[in-house]
Amino acid sequence: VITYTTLIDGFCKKGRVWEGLVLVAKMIRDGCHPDTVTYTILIDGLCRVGTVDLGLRLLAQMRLVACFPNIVTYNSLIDGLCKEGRIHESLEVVAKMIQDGWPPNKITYTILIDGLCRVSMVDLALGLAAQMRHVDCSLDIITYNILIDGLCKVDRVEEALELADEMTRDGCFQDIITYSNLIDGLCKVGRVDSAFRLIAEMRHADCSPDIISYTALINGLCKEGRVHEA
RNA sequence: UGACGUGUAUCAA
Repeated sequence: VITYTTLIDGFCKKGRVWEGLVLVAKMIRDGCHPDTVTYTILIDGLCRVGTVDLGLRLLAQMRLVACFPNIVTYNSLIDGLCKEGRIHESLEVVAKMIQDGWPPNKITYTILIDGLCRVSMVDLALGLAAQMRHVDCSLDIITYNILIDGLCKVDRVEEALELADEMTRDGCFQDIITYSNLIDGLCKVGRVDSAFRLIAEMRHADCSPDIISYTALINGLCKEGRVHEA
């Protein structure tokens, strides 16, 4: 089972879910029965290629063969729905998972926060983040980065910068993604010079800018007409 | 021995 499942995961990670499905058929013929992990990988793969509805169908099918979803299965579906902007349905899945005995974990929360940010519902995202603490899921660097990016994308760069300070106080070190988010946000509100300063600060923080950080900055310069500096 | 969460640009619609 594990050998087959590993291969299926390989296909899914390459966006070749279809071949993964073919392989499941083969493993069954071989007398190996797909388990929860196998199904979860396929559901996740289907979600990634933009076919969440097929993922939901596969969820129904796995139950028929007495294979039951776990938290990863649910998280994969919630992420798929969120990435399509289907927040309402993702919350329905959350309700189901709770009924099913799987309370949301840190990843569930982070997925939802990301989903809310993607549809610009940043205040709700911040609210969820506050709620996370109450169920003693601490925010980690990924959650912080998502919120910082969300704030930047709605031009609330000042709040994003404050949150970046807060994450440091909280013991999460800003990484290359945090900085890139801020640089991009600053550029988009026309504060290219502050973005420049952040690039310098990155080196001091032992976090060298990469191609993405530079692209954000160069783009900002170009949009300002500062092509030469770019 | 196997599964889930974060960043830039361009083009497209």
